[in-house]
Amino acid sequence: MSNRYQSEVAAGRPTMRHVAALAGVGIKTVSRVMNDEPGVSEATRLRVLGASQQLNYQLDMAAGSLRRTGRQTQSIGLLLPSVSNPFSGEIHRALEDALAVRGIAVFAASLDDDPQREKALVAAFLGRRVDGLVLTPIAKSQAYVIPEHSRELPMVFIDREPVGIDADAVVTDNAVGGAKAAAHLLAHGHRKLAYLGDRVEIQTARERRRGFLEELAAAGVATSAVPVREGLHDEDSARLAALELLTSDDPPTAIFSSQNLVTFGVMRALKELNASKHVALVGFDDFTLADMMEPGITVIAQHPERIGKRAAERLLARIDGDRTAPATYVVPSELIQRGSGELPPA
Amino acid sequence: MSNRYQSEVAAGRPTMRHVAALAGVGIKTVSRVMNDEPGVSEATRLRVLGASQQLNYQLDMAAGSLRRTGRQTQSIGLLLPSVSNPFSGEIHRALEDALAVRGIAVFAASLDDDPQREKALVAAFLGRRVDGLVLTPIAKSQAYVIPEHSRELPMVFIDREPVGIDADAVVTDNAVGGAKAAAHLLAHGHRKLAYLGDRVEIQTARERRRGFLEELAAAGVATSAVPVREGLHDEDSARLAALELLTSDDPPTAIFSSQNLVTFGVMRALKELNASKHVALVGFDDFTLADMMEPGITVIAQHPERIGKRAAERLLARIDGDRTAPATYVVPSELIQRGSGELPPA
DNA sequence: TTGAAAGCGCTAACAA
DNA sequence: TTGTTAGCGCTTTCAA
Repeated sequence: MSNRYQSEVAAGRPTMRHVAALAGVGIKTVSRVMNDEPGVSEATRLRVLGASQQLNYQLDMAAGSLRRTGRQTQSIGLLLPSVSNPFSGEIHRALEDALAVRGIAVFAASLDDDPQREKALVAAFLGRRVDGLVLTPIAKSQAYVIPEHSRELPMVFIDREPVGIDADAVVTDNAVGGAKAAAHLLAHGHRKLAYLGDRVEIQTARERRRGFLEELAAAGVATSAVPVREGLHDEDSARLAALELLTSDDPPTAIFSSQNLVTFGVMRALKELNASKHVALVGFDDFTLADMMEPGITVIAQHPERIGKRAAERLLARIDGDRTAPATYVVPSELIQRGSGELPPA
Repeated sequence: MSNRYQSEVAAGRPTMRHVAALAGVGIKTVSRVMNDEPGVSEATRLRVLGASQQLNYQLDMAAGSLRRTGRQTQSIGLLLPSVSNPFSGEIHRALEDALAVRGIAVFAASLDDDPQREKALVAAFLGRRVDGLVLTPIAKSQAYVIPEHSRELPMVFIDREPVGIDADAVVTDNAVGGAKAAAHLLAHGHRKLAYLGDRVEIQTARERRRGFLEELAAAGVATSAVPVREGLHDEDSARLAALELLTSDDPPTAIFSSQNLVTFGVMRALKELNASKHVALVGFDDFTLADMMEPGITVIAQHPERIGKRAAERLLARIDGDRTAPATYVVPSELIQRGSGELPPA
């Protein structure tokens, strides 16, 4: 006997049939036990459990959901700019925590600013029959998922609002954050400000700039005279842009940088020019050790963990059948003063 | 006609049968086209493709792999300390890049130092019939996966070697890294050194300490006199331990910290005591902006992207049938000099 | 309380 | 080149 079971183990993965045979019951009884369904006597249940442990049996979720009404796979797809980006990591973590309690696993993938990848990865997730999708859109339009959306595949967009489709979204109040930065610098006496930002194609970058400039305009600053440097997508291009600005005839007394890497570039430029304590800086996005810099870096912080949590709530609600109209949820940004944003004009 | 197609779309997900009916072919022909199998005339192929696009058909991978020989799901499970940890993020990203070219998707999950979670998450992945597993072990023993390992489920352990099972592993040369830190500080004239480290239960922390102390002993330093503070798992406990050490009667002139958060804590303590430029510091693990500190922080850098890449190579080799004996692959650490580690003794 | 039969969407094997 | 049948591992339905 024991030989036979061993050979079954070695032979490959045991199925319900093997467990049923060993326990001396029908396959449906095994199914009932494995799924904690009622209607099985305790004695039978124990026999089945024993057999299943002996064979090291594991229920095949995919095979089960094939026939099961609802056909849920208990997995969702998550599309991020990059899983190695700390901001994305926080969102991922918050989502995972909220979904884990329901036994939902997360497929995560990186977009790398490639619109083609966005479509390919969505297709890959759909082929795996995920129960829902959480995505950071980067393609010009998300109309390509309309068929799935009309089939009621739960879908939540994060960070940026989707274009060409009416779906749930969870975003930061980017324009408000930009305005907060402007108001803060104005309050500290600055009138010569500059904006350094990411590529204009990026919705969030545009919003941050808009908020910043509108606030300046409202305060009576001639925005046409405000230097705006865009298309900065890495530390070094930001550093060079900042150097050029700061060594010009009429340098700004305060800088607003629209994103993490841009902020780092500006910090490097300021350090090189020995101006860290003379030119004010407010950066969008918080980062580790920001308070350990000299001076500490004042930022408009986003709350990725709240974005992730909110997205998970929306997704679960949709999965549970919520059919109310799609909405955009805004997670407020927060000004964190650390020194660099409170420097007075030279 | 067009009404009928629309209603099919709205009714739910189309299957191969729907596509076959619309294209006027057999279901197996649709299968051939969707899987790019040969033996279909160009005309038929186009008809099928047309029908599939019209219905917005998507192949169901799970259903397919149920019958397909080999039964691969084209997905793997990745278990990390936390997906929000930047070090884990780098590993994740490298793995993803290597697996994406093969169309393999990644389930990622966070362990949070909970051995129970490790087992539960592995079970969740197995129930989804992943083609392989990449895991950072934290439970005392990984013997619980022996049944799967003997069923030849590809498995690669990263960061830490598994206990109780002979399987592939990819790790950093932790002891060598610790020794490098010691040698570097010794070379700069230090004789009064201290070690601040993570919890002793963590294998990597123990190895780093071992390498550090052995190198000191080899150089003739009495290691019994070297302060060793362990069990530091967050920034603040590390900060307090460093403060206590630095304000003692006989403070060290150099500190080796075994991990990122510990390094941050030490940096804070040094800053508070205004000793950043007087006490040498070498930290294990590189981090963003390390070069922007004052002074820059000298580190023993790990190469998460190389660990991830290596792990992916091993996993793919196993998936492709490699049955050679399991081995441990070592990714060398690297000393990066930035100033804090080159400070002379006071 | 239990189980036999049908079938989920697909691929393997084989036949036409 | 194309299609038919069986069956992957499971759940549903329905009968015992």
